[in-house]
Amino acid sequence: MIRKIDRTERRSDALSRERIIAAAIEILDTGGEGALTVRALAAHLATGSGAIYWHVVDKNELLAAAADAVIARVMSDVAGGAKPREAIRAVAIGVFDAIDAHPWVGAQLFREPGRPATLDIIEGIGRQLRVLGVAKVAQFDTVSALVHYILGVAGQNAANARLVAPGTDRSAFLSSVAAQWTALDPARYPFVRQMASQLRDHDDRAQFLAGVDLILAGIDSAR
Amino acid sequence: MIRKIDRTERRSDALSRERIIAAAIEILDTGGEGALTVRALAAHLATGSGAIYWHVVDKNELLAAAADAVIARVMSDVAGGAKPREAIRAVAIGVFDAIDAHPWVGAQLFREPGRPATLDIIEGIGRQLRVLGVAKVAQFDTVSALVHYILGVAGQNAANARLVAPGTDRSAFLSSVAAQWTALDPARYPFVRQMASQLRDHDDRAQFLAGVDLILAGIDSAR
DNA sequence: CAATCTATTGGAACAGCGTTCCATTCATGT
DNA sequence: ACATGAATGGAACGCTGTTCCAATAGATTG
Repeated sequence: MIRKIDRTERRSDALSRERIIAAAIEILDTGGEGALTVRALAAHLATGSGAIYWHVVDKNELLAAAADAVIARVMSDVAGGAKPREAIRAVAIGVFDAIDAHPWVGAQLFREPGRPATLDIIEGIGRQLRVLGVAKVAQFDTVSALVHYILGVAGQNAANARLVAPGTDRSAFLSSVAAQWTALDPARYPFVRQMASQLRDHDDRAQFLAGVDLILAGIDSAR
Repeated sequence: MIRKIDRTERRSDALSRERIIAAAIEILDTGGEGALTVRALAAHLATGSGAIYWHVVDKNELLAAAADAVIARVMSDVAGGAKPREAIRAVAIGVFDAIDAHPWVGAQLFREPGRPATLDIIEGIGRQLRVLGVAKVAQFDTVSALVHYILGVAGQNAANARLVAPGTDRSAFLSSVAAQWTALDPARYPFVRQMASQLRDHDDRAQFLAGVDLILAGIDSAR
């Protein structure tokens, strides 16, 4: 807690929690979740594992801190004072885009609820619900629905990102999934098969927003 | 593919993919996700790891198959021909309860999209949307919203289940989380702090259904 | 300036994991 | 009775997160 207060730093290349988190984010972004090992991190920082563990308690904590950092940046970016509906859409899209850019954040948000990242999202959306005039008794259920939806898409997107072979492009991937869907048993999966054609050229981001709008419409109709 | 066709089984205690999956489910239910190791599984089945890998390609595949088995049972249970709204609620609640009983399924559903388990859920809900009269162009977005919401709650519930120390009961856990929320900075988290009191004695299942109803209301208003 | 002392470092060592390998066993078809 | 190939079980491999600890660096003290 009182570390480093009024003390000139020891050397310019000194380790610090911040530098470690930044390095972790870089590795995660470059190589995905699997690439973040303590050894890789140590090599990246030109140090040993013991030095890292002096600044960071756990690999879990490190991942959580990295995700918190990414989400905190997003939430401060969208803080502007737009109309409540637009503000909610902005928060949602901000989280969506952040996870699109850093799929590991999606998996992490999921694994550890109740952390700053999740709280920031709840807060950002909840405030707007008050402005929107959602009844007090309904606010908790409503924010819960929106946040769970956002996190659901987040996690699923992250999982998909993990599935796509690094080389292949998006439309090739979608086509192959659509082909699989089409090959399903027509008796058992009539609906899924019918969706296959729409899957091929749908836009994840637009579909995500359509879901947000659907929930917002539900909120309106309940008022 | 043609294994074991018209062949008497070799011995009564023979291994099989099915027995391995059943044992895995038992271990997962008893000890949680962390308890399923290949060694533990081998010990449970009184065999070696090599024998297991003869029947199962991967630990991932094993987990996926276990989750598929649990979800398939749920989906066949709720297959009944109720009215579409009720059928959708039944599917949702079925998945919710299954994940409440087997938290590891929640995590797994999440990690590997496009597997039978997820397809079953999409199919089960999608069919009802057609019956409900959702416009063809909107069906994909709508089923996506519902499924992502369900999976979002699923994953989050699973994560929470992992957080609750095995001994503690639910209300004690909720109280402690509520206390943490109350202790947050009032300037930064006014909304979250206000939710704390509702958190303490809310019902996850009811809240989940409220979310489903919110989305259903959104669907209605768009028709 | 020399001595001391503590915060920090880097790498060796440990236990446990998923997976592979392979000599051995078993039930069958000839 | 023999040969064959499916099935077994356990040793071994490479990797992981984490702990431990002797060595160091830089501020503080005498």
